[in-house]
Amino acid sequence: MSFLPDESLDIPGLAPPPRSQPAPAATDDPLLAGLNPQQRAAVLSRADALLIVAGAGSGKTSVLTRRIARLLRDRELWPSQILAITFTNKAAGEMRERVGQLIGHEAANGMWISTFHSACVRILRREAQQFGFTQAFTIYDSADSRALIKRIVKDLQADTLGLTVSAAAGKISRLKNELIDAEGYSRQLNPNDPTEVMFLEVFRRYSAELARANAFDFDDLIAQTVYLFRAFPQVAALYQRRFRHILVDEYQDTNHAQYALIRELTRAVEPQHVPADTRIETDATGGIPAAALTVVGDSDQSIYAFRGADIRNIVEFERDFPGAEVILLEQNYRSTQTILDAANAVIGNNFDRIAKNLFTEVGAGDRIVGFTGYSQHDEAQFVADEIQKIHEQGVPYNQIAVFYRTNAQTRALEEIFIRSALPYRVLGGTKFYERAEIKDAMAYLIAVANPADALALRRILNTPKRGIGPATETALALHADQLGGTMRDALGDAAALGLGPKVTAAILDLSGILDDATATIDTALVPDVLTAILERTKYVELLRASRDPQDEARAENVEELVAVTREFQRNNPEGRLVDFLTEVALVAAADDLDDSSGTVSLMTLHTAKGLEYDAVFITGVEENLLPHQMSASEPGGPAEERRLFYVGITRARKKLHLSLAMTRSTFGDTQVAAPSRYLQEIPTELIDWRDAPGMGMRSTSSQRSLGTTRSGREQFSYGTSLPLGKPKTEWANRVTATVRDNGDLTLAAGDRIRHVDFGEGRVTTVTGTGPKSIAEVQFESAGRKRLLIKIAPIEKI
DNA sequence: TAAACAATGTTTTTT
DNA sequence: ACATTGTTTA
Repeated sequence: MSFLPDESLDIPGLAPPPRSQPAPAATDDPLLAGLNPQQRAAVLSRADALLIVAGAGSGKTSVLTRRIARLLRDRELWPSQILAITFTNKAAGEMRERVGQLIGHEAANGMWISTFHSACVRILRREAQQFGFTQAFTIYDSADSRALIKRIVKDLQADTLGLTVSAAAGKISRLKNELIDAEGYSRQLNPNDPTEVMFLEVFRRYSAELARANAFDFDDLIAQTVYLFRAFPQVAALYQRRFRHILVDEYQDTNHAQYALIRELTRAVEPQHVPADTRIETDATGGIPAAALTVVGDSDQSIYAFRGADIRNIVEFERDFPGAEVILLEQNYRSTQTILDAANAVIGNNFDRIAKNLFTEVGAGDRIVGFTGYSQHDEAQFVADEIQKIHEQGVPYNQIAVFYRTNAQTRALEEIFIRSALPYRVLGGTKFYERAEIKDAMAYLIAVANPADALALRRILNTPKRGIGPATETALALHADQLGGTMRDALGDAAALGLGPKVTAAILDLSGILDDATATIDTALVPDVLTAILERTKYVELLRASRDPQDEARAENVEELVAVTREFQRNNPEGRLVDFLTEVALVAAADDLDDSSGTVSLMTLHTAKGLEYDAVFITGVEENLLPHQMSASEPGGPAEERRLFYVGITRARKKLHLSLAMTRSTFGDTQVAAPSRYLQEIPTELIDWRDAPGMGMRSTSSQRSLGTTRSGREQFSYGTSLPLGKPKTEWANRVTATVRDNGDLTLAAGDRIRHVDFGEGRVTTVTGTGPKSIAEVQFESAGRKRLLIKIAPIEKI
């Protein structure tokens, strides 16, 4: 998909397409086959505003795609008149695919199905020149925003007033999500509070710098589109005329700016903005009526209040859109009744919600498996062992997922998974693009695409080292101000600065490299632009020549980026540099999920939204983690954490595992962890608690071990088993840190070994070859384990 | 300029 | 505990 404005907006099909044939009778319409009455109603409704309250697993994607398919097949609309907003790019791709499967891919061509951010980028790229930006604007991610704010805070010495970078960044983001700009803030602040006045100055400068750099931050993408529509009604009218049916998924997680955007798009077009030759049906006054709106959501799954999502958007939908129809989908087609009972029980503890009870016809299924480990590594080992067991029962790895509250929890899981030779991948934590060398290379591309971007230019000014220090940088910035131009202009005019000949030559060299590359971007392939820059700057070459051993890996990462651009070009033959930069800026954690990869998926509970797996593990179900400590002080925090747990539970189709650890180390020291309050909310008969090895002595009290006594103080205790009855196999809160290398140790079935944690055991089978050979070992007390021979802490005895 | 050392923050979730 | 960032020193 191209973001460049080469696609005509005033499409020929502005009039409804002629109806070819009457729609099949509802009874034998294949698009309605297999739907329950509520789902059917949701597909068929022609209300101007429709709210589908879709409980978890209630087949909402199916309903949405069939609804779209029916609109298109029966020629009620052209594809280009449909705008569908999804939560991730991956969901957008799936929805497009499924509509295509239903009515043919050609018939579905031209729909806009994308995330809020992608849709806004597409609009902004087309309309940027209307308000002082160019089509090549940069999208600043949170790190970029922070970098810019950091410089401003430093310049203004705002930190002396206790204004930190993260506080300022968070506040700016929140204000933008509320559609409040710096001027709006100036009207509401307390002028006697110096910190607020200082913050206003930071906010002002930040906004000015963004505009000057021809850049939008994440929040701007939405907020500035709203601003554009409000300031330029004739521009808004273009889109209001074009989109006749708007669908929004995950409506419970929209923030105010997104809500406002939908309101703007679903405004009726005033007669003066209707062209004389329009073929859309006009009303009595000559205007065009508002587009139809379908929203889908579930307030029980609202988990993004922290980034401004406003649950009122869905709760007050009927008030916002009078005459709206509401359809409730409660039948679940995903999970077993046991899993749903647990989910219903947990979410039932949130008051102030519309009662909703998920049910299914598939039967009770297996009990939920609970496990309490001694440490996070013990817990991780349970997860690994259990996954292995489930896998042997025929569940493929890619149908298994492990969820956690915080990204930091991946560490213990990864350590154990590697040892157990379990194929896994971690979703999110987009580390690749956060690496310094990748950011450098990306900064070159951004500077080439958007010459106004001073932030990108500053980053590469002296990378690789070319003798352009902070003093020269300041001089260049100053010179840009004097010229009334951009920093890039100042670069080309470096001779006028009267600097030393060496520095001047270095600046002009860089200027030439960037200018030459900029000249090619409208036609050149993305990998060619990147390799040309890397060649001329000798970036990779210098890394390879470096004495720092880590630089070799950095060079490889940059080569990997080249491979990424090739991959992009293969998927988007028409894509240009700007398209590549857009795609990189807007990838979501769940987007790089590859269903065909035969691996277990690890992700945060937030990332898990909208996904489903045969077997789900929710780890770290402890107080201060789930609910997270930070949420306690926030209004609505614990309730939102409960919804998060609910989202996690309802991802599971057949098997659900809940696990926790008795101790967990954070920040270096180890603390005793208490079971989450949410565990008590699940009826005990639904959970099959499995104790860690050595916990047998207190098995009678295993339910009590869940902790919290009714009455206060002594909130929780593991009895005496924790300090006293420590079994030999207990895991310390530290896994042997150093990466072991057993060299070419070879084992065969029948060999006896000793393992640091599991004790003695006998090898039953060996699979794989070389460094990847895996031994299956029957331990005397710890059970059966799979070990990666090369790195396992074992010795032959 | 680089290396050595100290200080600091990180762990809430993300487009 | 660990990694990144800033500061001092050679």
